[in-house]
Amino acid sequence: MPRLLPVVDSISACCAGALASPLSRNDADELAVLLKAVADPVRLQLLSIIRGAEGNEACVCDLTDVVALSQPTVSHHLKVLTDAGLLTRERRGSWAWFTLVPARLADVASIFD
Amino acid sequence: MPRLLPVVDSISACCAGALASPLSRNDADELAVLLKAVADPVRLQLLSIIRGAEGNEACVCDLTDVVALSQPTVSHHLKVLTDAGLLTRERRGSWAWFTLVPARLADVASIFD
DNA sequence: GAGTAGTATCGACATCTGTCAATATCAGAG
DNA sequence: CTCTGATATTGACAGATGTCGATACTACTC
Repeated sequence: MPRLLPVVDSISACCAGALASPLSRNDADELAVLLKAVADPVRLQLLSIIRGAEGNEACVCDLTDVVALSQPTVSHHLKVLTDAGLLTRERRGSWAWFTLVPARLADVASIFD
Repeated sequence: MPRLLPVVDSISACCAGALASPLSRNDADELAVLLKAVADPVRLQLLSIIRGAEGNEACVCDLTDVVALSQPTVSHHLKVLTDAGLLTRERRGSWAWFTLVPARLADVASIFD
């Protein structure tokens, strides 16, 4: 089976001043994917917690308690944020640590500048 | 029946640097309402079109054609954006004109700064 | 007044989304 | 290898959301 090439930066052909000129439906769809990732109260809480933590990182075990939701639900939200490029995931022993990607957060802000 | 007082600015006890410290669920809910308003491809298109138009305003009749959706659907999206404070509505004769509220758009960006 | 054009609301429907319990996967300890 | 704790995935379900057709409302014209 062929390996897939890394396409990490394909996420970011976007964002800055996106609203300055009329958007095509396709471009709007892409932007909406990123915005939907942050347009959820639980995910906003998770982002704010991670941002306020040491090294902009936190593990699932800490997060579950704070938002008072089941572990699978928290895991789901973290996956959405990671898929959107807002977090990166790293395993350290049994724990999964999630780190903020500040540049990606800045991408969101730049849409509306 | 008593008149209601204008409460236009009650919308904006929010936003700037909201993610800097851990959000309560209530605060996160409020932010999510605003973000959900912009996290839709059609509404992003509408915002971009209005922003690119003369005087930051457009009427429904113009918008319906561009996004290729039914008039009730466009009207619905405009209502969502207006309820979120991103647009203001004004009737001129039979037409309804919607004007961008740049400060409210800046509010969205400021969440992620 | 009646007619007409633009817009808003309503009701219905299919799809998407957040949530959980159950289960599977992963990694370290013994 | 087995056990145990942490995380991810699956399946199911209720509620939210986007869309449309039908209809109601609004304002101008005649």
